[in-house]
Amino acid sequence: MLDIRLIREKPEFVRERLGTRGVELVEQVDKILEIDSERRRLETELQRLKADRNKLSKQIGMLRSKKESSAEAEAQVRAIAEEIAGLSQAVAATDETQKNLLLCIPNLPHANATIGADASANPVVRIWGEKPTFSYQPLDHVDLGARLGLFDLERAAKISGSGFVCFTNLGARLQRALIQFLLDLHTIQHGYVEVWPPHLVRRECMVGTGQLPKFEEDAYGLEQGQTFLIPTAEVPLTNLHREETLSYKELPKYFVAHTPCFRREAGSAGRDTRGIIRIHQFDKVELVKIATPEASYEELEKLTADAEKVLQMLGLHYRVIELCTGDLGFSMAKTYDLEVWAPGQDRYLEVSSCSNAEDFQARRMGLKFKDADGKNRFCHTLNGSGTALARLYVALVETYQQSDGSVSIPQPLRDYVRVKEIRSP
RNA sequence: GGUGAGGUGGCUGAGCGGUCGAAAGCGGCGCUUUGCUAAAGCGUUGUACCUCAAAAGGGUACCGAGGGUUCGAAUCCCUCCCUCACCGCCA
Repeated sequence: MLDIRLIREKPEFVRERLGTRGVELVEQVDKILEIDSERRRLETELQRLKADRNKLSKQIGMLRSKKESSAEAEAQVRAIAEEIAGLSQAVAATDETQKNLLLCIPNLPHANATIGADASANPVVRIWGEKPTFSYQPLDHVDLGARLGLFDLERAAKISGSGFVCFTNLGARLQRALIQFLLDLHTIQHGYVEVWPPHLVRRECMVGTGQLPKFEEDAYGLEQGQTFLIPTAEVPLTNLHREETLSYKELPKYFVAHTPCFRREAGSAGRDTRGIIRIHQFDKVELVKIATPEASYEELEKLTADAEKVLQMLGLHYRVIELCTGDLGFSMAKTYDLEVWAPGQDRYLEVSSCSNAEDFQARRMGLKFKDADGKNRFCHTLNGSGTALARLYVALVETYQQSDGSVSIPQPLRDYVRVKEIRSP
């Protein structure tokens, strides 16, 4: 959520920044400003009436204690009370309207973000490693998985519908090994605190991180839309300290969690239908940081490096791209995507998105900290996948396939998988 | 799911429907005293919002949340949420 005072005081700046995401947002600013001044006008009037009422009520108390008549004052207050009732409704309604509008306005892109309309304008920041070469046509993970019995898409579809996967045998163990490897890396080497959060969260949490109210059709909701299956561990982790005021001394906080992620993929029907690249339930190891505004961009670089370390250790070729203003997620001011090379797909797959939301999420969830001067300020929140499992899985088996149809296991995973390679049974 | 108890400021903990944003204690901050530490004394100490060009000042709201009764609610009534205890059920 943007600071209404910023919009009020620097509307031109806000229009300009929002405009880099898309022009249709600019008019939202005018709408907000209009409602804001109306809201304040009504609120001031309401408060004046309440002050009168409070004054008179006190007088009544004093008159009564002196056993004098208070009938006249009581009649006055009764009249004021009616006005108050009417005005309060108007104030509440205007307030609600303003809040809903504000909740649907995306974050301002960072000042030096690359300006562009869509993903085609995203600059490549760096490239690590090289595309592996094969003396034969590399298979994709679906064929490899079928040969090696790693997962069963048909039966997953039978029990849950299309867009689900059922890992089996060593395929399931490989998934478990990856999770273990990732959690160990981020806790032991990178200093994140391991968390195993609930996978069902209240509506407020989804509003807090920005999935709601605007993107409800993407989420799986339960209990009359009051609780939701998490689309990412970013939601429970970032909301851990919602409505709290932390001390600057305890920042930054680092959290890592492995959870399943549930997504309807409402807007992506028909895309990436083959295999496990886009499925309704996938596992992910997520990194979340709560930081001071002063440190957040440095923390973003470190967080991105922590995620990259995964791909480096597994020896997977990848590139880092920066999202341009038109491609930036709703809540984010700056984002780096990590894209890993998948030889069987002959393309890069997004396995991590590392972002700084600045105070956008913190303002929505009331997450503050007391700074060294004792002032309360909003924290900055960051998150990044470290990494998504299903696509990492795809890149891994496609990269490490061998000419005989087996898949070798890279060194860092061997202690977890307990085999050097996976052969057909 | 049932029964009972309870949710008050940073913490502990009072609070007959009227001057209660809330006693008292602890903690925090400041000053004084003091050779240092300690102790004591005095003062101060919540958040959000509105108003004001700004500061000062003024105002509104907040005692788990939301409604209601009343001229007036921390205090009375209703609903919900959460915590604790016990019972039932259960992996």
